[in-house]
Amino acid sequence: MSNKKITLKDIATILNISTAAVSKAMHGDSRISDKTKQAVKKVAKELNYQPNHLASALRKGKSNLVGVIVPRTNSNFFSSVIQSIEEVLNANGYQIIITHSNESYKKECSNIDTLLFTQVDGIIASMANETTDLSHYEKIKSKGIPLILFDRGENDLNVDYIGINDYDSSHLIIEHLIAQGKKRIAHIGGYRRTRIFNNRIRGYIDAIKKNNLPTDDELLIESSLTIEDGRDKMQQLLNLSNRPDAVYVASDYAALGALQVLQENNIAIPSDIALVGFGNEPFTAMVTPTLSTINQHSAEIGKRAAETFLNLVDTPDLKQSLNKQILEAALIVRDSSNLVVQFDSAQCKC
Amino acid sequence: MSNKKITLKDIATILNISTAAVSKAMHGDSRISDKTKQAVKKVAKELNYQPNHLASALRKGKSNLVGVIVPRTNSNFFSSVIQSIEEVLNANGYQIIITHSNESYKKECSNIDTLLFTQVDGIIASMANETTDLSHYEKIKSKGIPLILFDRGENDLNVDYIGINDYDSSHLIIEHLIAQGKKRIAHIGGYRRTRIFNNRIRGYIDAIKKNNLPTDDELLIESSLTIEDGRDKMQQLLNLSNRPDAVYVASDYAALGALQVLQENNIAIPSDIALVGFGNEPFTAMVTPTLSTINQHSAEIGKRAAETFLNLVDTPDLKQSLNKQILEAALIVRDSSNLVVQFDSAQCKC
DNA sequence: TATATTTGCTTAATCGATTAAGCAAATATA
DNA sequence: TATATTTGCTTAATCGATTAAGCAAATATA
Repeated sequence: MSNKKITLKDIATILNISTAAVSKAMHGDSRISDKTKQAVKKVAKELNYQPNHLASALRKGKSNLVGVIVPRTNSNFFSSVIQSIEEVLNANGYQIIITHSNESYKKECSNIDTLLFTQVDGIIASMANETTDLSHYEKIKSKGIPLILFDRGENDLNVDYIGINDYDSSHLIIEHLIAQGKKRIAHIGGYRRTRIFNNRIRGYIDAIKKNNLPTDDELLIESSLTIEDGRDKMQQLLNLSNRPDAVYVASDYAALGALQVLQENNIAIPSDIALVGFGNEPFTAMVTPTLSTINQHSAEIGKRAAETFLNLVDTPDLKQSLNKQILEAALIVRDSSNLVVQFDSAQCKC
Repeated sequence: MSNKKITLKDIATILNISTAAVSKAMHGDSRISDKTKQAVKKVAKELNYQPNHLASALRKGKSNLVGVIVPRTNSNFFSSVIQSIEEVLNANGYQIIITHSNESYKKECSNIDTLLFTQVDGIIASMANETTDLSHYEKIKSKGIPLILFDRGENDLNVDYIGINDYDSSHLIIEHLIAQGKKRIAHIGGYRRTRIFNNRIRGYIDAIKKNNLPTDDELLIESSLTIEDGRDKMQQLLNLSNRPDAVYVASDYAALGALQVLQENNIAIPSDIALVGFGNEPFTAMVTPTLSTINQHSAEIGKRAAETFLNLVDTPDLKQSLNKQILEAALIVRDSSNLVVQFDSAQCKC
């Protein structure tokens, strides 16, 4: 009984008017009398009517759904971006569908198929680590559906992009470490094929050269940037005959693994080896010692991604093009790289 | 040109057959000749045809979408449950739509509206901290849409539920702490109105009584269980004239806050005060000292929730009823509560 | 008073895919 | 050879909501 779904037709039958009139009354059409509007709304409420989204979306050719693809949901950066996207889009009548690729190329392809299948009006995505082939993204473009990339993007796709200045961020870190008196700085970076990690590597190399420090091949290592791989790569650096005195890791997760290895080997941080991560994940402020890192402005990135989408759907004549929005990131100096203030202020008894 | 969406009709026109035949050919209907099937599939591929999900879902009265509501996405427990749900459902032809309530009652209501609006075939949810009124969940039930709750559930709703044995988990913790020689054990618990937290509190009280330890009102504190509130409540315990010698916190996040306060006050863990959390969030193994906690079997919970849904849709005559599936949780003893082995094995040089 | 405009609806088509019903040709069976 | 069955499609209706087109009554304007 209450199980049966209520349709516009049910309301129309009760009021003895056409479904067209009911539909218009629900949408406040000016050509429907106030009397009818009120009657319709009253009955709709009584029957607990909820419009069938599938039917209206099919007819209107617009689903008011936006797909979001992130590599992982358990990173604070991505969940913060999502929250911010959702805020902006909800306020504009859109709902979001979240999918995650789990850093897998195959999963990313199936995510895109799912989202296209669900007839989303747009897709906001950050690419998986594994992704190099871009044909699945081209598919989105070819369907004329707005596509916006953030953080993990790709120049070749020629779509809107929002991210931070990775190249400059590397300079911030290297210059900070040099100011701490460090002279042999290693970099555990991401895969070069991913643009952001490539930029961080280029920034690292250029900053090292600019400051006339040695650019040593054994100091630059590519990594998948998981905790485990961070451990492995740190161990690899410790095995060098000429160890680094500072390590810049391109992800907080890998930096955490590196931190564990340093502690297990009783290496003083930051005096023997200083450590800097990337991303400002909440745990960086929780571990001992607290970890210096880069703040990526996740909320701002999400906000801009959503606004870019809204801009694209509202002006369909606007051609999709590579409109890069690059935010300046900020270095957060904590205990793992701070030689100037050696004591933890919270523990200071003075 | 390539922008226009391809429909069954386009394929039908090219092959000079009816759309009905095309539709059947795509679905492998036995009454369509192999010749036609192959021709249809060939053209569909050439045109890059993708079925319009809105149209088929509308016609079939089934969207093959399942809504998931979680309080937060940045907790490892929830993202692990989601991953597990997704695995099982994808294998059975369903896609999931993830929404998060951000622990807000209002947001949870709007999540449900969104999901019903999207015509999901079922909803798998874990309730927000704030939620006490259940009418929005009743709305799901009244529409005859399968509803499954996990972790944060509610007896009154009389729907399927998957969770762990919170009551017994408290016993595990208290008995472990007593075995460590602790005699004055405090509990920073969640809100009693949330069933799981109420069960943990009941378990705590009963285990204390069973072991003839003092049940002191000042040792039992309700909390929102955030990091910040964990800090506040730990400080409150430290301010007592008669401090506890162990603290059981109903969430890893709040336990982390408590840990910070203990360290800032130079209190030896676990000898002065032992600490146990709840949830086995990854960071519990990363902090110093590592945090004892309860493993909630997130993957198993997700798997069972998904299977319960599949069971419910496949047998529509099956009445929704409170079929509780309670898993036994496991205590993970780490440095924060382990007095027997005082040294960190990784640092041991013997 | 005669015409023009506005108001408040209805009718019918539509968005794409699916499916019950049915028909003609091909094949099988008696 | 006559009838029954199977094969391979087509026709037409349907899922609900929306919207262009249009019509009659009410109201405004000349």
